Amino acid sequence: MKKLTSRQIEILRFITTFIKNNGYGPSVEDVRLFFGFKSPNAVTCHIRSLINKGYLSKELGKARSIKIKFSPFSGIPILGKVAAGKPVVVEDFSEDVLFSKDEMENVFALRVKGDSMQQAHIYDGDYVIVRRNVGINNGDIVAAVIGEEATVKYFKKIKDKTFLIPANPSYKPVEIKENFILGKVIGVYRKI
Amino acid sequence: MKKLTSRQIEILRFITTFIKNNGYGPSVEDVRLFFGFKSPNAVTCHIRSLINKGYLSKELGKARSIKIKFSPFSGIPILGKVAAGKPVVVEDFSEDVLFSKDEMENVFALRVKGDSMQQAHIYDGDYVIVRRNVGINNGDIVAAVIGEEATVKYFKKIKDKTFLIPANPSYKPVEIKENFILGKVIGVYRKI
DNA sequence: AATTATACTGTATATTTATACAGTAGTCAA
DNA sequence: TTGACTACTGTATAAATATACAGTATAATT
Repeated sequence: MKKLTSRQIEILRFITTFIKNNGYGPSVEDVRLFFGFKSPNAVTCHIRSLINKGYLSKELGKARSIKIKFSPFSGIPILGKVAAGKPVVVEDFSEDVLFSKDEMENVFALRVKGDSMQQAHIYDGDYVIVRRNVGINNGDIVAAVIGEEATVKYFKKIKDKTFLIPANPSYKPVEIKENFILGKVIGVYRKI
Repeated sequence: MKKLTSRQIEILRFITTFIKNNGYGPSVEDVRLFFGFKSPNAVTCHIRSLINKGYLSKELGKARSIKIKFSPFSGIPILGKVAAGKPVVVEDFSEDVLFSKDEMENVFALRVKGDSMQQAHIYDGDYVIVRRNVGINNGDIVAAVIGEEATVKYFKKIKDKTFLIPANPSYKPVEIKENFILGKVIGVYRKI
């Protein structure tokens, strides 16, 4: 990822938060007004730079068609450390985020039933976050279809046979066809 | 929430997936072309209905300024049951979703350190999803600032004193001032 | 039976919006 | 010291876009 100038960071931050606050993107004019530019071309050039560096994309001629490709400001901010007292504010550029657009591409959720994975800290009622079309290695946790139900198990391939292995030792491994695997489990979410 | 007609559901579904796929909203013309309407007014009327029923909002005169207020199609789809074999498709209207816009309002994440909540299945390295400005009751899990660090504990109020109680019995309850509470923990996420 | 809402066609138009082109001035690396 | 990149001003304009107004026909509600 190419480095941004401080001005470009400001522009990207504005666009990201504008979308977060309004649900749709800013027009060139919106950006111009915010920064006090006297020419719309100032905005156009900045957007072009951000596109060239891979942070944005845009459909030529279409209004408010900026799409965020990568932004350190989108997603749920992860507030690692907090200074004593309130309020908590997102700090700056390098801040990490959860559920960024990128991360959530080709992703769906499944509700977990049963206790076959509780040794892996996946419990009944949890949601597993599954990504499609991604490489799977031995030891990965996968979601797969067995019969009519979707289940979550460890993946293990021995020679040309594929097995699903529960974390709970009271259940037995199952052999399955590889094309019944829905995807790789990339996360677990539990509502409280 | 007012009921939608089947046509309105189709329109809402199109708008929602358009935003998901493109990162920005459709223009009236985009919707018109997709449905094959011969007049843009057909779209305008449908959008007006969806606004009146509380599913959308829009800035008058602004291009692509549709904002989704409530949509059963946004967020990460939860695929509960799966028919035998692939592929898995999101079914229909009543489908549930995770991380909808609504749900993620005023939300941030904190990385969990230590084992003080492992009895509540919150482990070292997990992310707690915290909502600000929401009512907190006894027994809720909250995120709070103690000294220079953020922690996650059970909330308990006895008379006019507020305590934070760890799930792990080897740690002791702490009394704190209520304004050091950052918010209510509404979920736990673990990357795998 | 009357009223309201749905679901459009058809036309017209104001304005929002993006973008091109021509410059200026400063910085920064080769 | 030349070229590339940044960071803008200033002007002009084609095109994208939303929306208003006038209708028609059907279904649902009261």
